[in-house]
Amino acid sequence: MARGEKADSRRRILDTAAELFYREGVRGVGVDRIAAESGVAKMTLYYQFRSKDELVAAWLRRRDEEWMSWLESAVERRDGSRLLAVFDALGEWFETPSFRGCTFINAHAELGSSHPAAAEIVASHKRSLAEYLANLARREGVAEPDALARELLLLVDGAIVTASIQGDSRIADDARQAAAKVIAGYGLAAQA
Amino acid sequence: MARGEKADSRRRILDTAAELFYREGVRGVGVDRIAAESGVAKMTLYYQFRSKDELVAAWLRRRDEEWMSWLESAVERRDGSRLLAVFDALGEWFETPSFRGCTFINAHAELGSSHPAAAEIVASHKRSLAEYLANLARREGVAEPDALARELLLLVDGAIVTASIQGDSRIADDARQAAAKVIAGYGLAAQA
DNA sequence: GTCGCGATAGACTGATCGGTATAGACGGAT
DNA sequence: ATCCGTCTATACCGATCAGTCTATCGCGAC
Repeated sequence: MARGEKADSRRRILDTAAELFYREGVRGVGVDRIAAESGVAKMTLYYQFRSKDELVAAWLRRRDEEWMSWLESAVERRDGSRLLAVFDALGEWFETPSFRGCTFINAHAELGSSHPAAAEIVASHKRSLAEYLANLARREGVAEPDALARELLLLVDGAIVTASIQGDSRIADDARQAAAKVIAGYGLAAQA
Repeated sequence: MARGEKADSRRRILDTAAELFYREGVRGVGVDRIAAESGVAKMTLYYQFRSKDELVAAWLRRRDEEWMSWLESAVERRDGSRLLAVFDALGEWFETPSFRGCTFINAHAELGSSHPAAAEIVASHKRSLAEYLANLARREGVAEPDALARELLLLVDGAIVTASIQGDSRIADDARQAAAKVIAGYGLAAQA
């Protein structure tokens, strides 16, 4: 490994942890297993991360960036109302075979206050999402973008949770229709 | 213990398990601790329940009945739109100090498919809630009660999750306002 | 009075948990 | 040539996990 080079093992550990934590929960996956499935010695994991908690935090931070980027590009890729496009993007996501809900909602549900750093990353992620929705609303000329964003966030999170529990990706359509009515209530005609 | 009498220890175990599972997660609480904090011998727990999984299922089943009854009575207690009263009830719940989100969403997030019986109870609970909302909508003369109920369910679950993550009970007001717009979109003027 | 049911205490299993200790191997930079 | 950062293997730690076993006790029903 060259001097200034970032360790490849760190990325591999994070990749493995991301998949396992998402699929089976943080407490459902031990560090031994993450190391083994990463093809890495356990000591390497503890060389790259001080503790399992720190690995969890690093995983959530990376997932935040990754998911927000995915949403932004999925929305920009579409025509019509950007706000409604959010729900079309969700619908695609829900159809992914590995879909198992929102990483952050799930982590918060599982860990609660037992992992304060994780709780803060989760809250920060949801603030980012609300801010993103508010920016979309501003772009569409809504008078109260923050209020609309808060209400749409409820539909987004509700849809993710419900799609995961019911295993039905059509929930995204319900959310989209509800969103259209909420947007209309803010004086903006839905244009798609 | 009289012959036909239900065991009191069973209830105490369920009470303790309910509090600990909700507060710290299913995998965050061991059976030894549940037995100890119930003031019951570990063997008594395994006399009353075949396994931890069965205890988890019994807890979720009881919580389903308990929570639905709470919601129904909290809604009936209010004036004005019953559908909007749901969100007032949620707002009260969110202010409870021990509030930590929805038992069922949390259990599903933590356990996923590793506990199929739990997953079914969770899905069934959400179906009951949707059905209850549909009945309220029918009572208020909405033309498409099931569609409205599905959309309101997204707001309910979104509000619960968001209130838990942000630790802000005012989320219930946002959900209530969004609900009013969704209801209005179904041709019913909000009357409270 | 005795039978059976609910419950008791406490020791025990094998597995897994997060995390540590030790000591060495490899390769690039100086 | 040597040093350092990365990574390796392996063994180990005490704690906790879910679950089992044994042996006994209190008490109400009959």
